[in-house]
Amino acid sequence: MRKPDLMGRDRVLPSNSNMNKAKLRKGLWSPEEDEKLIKYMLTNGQGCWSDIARNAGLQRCGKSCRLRWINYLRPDLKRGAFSPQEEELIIHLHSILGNRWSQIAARLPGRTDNEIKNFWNSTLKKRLKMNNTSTFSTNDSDSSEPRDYAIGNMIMPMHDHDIMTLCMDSSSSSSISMQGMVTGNQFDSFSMLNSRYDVTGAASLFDMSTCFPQVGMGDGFYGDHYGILEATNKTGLALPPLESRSFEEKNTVSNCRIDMESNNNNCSDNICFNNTDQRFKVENMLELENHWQGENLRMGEWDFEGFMENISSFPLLDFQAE
DNA sequence: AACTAGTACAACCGCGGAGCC
DNA sequence: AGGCTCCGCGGTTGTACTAGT
Repeated sequence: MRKPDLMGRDRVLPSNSNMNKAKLRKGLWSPEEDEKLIKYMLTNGQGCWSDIARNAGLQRCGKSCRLRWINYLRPDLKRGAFSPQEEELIIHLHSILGNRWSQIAARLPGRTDNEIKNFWNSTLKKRLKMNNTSTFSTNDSDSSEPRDYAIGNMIMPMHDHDIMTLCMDSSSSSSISMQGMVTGNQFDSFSMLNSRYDVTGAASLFDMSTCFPQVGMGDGFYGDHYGILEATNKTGLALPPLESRSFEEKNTVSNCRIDMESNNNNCSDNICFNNTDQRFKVENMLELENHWQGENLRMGEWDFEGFMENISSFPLLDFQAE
C-alpha cells in the first residue's frame, strides 16, 4: 500500500475568486482526509457530493470525494488480490460486456470498476495476449483476411463482416438474433479464450455487447445489464448479486462503530478495509440487506461455478429490442 | 548501493446523461 | 428550449513500489 502523497498534499487548484475552490486539494488522500470522509459518510449518509466535501471539512471537490469513497473507503469493498474465480469471471464478463467496467463490477461483489479496470489493463490483458500470441497470430492490419473465430468448440474462419452479419438480424432493424450462432453451436466465450481467442482482433470485433440491445431495465435489481445476462436471469439461473451501490441508504448509523485503534487483522466476522496507514474495523457497519441472504449467500460467496456453467451455455438467445 | 525498467493502482480528466429551474 | 449542476463512466496519467542489472 502506497503512502500518501506528501507532495501532493500541498497541491492546490489555481486560485480564483472563490476561496473555497482556491483551496481544493488534489492528489493522494491522506489518512486524515479519509477519516473525515468516513466519519461523515457514516454519520450523514450519501447526499450531494459537493455538499459532502464541504460539510465534511475536506478541501476536495465532490467528485474527488465520490471517487475516494466508491473506490477505496466504502466498507463493503473486498480488498486484496483477485481470486482465480474472480479472474475467470472478469475475463468472461469482459468477453460479453466489453469495457463496461461498471457493469462488470456490479457482478463482482466487493470490487469496484476502477479496480477491475486496473486489473484488466495491468494483468489480464497482457496475460491473454501472451497466451494468444503463442497459438494464434492475426494480421490486424488487414481485416479483409479471414480470421479464425471460436464458437463453442468450433473454430471458424470468418471475415469481420461475417461477424457483424451474425450480430444483425437482417429481417428486422430492431430485432437482433443470435440464434444462428448459439443454437446447435453452444456459444461459449470461454472457449474463445481458451482456444484461439484474440484479444486485439476477435474480442473487439466480437464484442457481444455491441450485438445486444439494452433490454428493459427491469425492476432495478439487475437494472443496467445487457440482454445476455437478462436472459440468464429470466431463465432462473444463478446470477451473482449486483453490488449494492446504494448501501449507504441502507446503513443504520446506530449500528456503526469504527474502531480506529484496532489492529486486529481478523476480518472474518467483520467488514474490514485497509486505509493507507490504518486498518479500520467496522462492526455491523450496515444492515447489509443482501438480496441473497435467503439463499445463504454472502458477499463473495455466491455460486460462482454454477453461474459460470450457466452463463456459458445459453440454449437460445433471441433478443427483441424494444 | 545505485540506477533503470516494469508493474500496480490511486486519482484525475473529459464527456455524456439526467434532473432541475 | 436552453443553461446549469450533479453524477457516473471509461480512458488516461502519475507515481510508489519492485525486480533486475
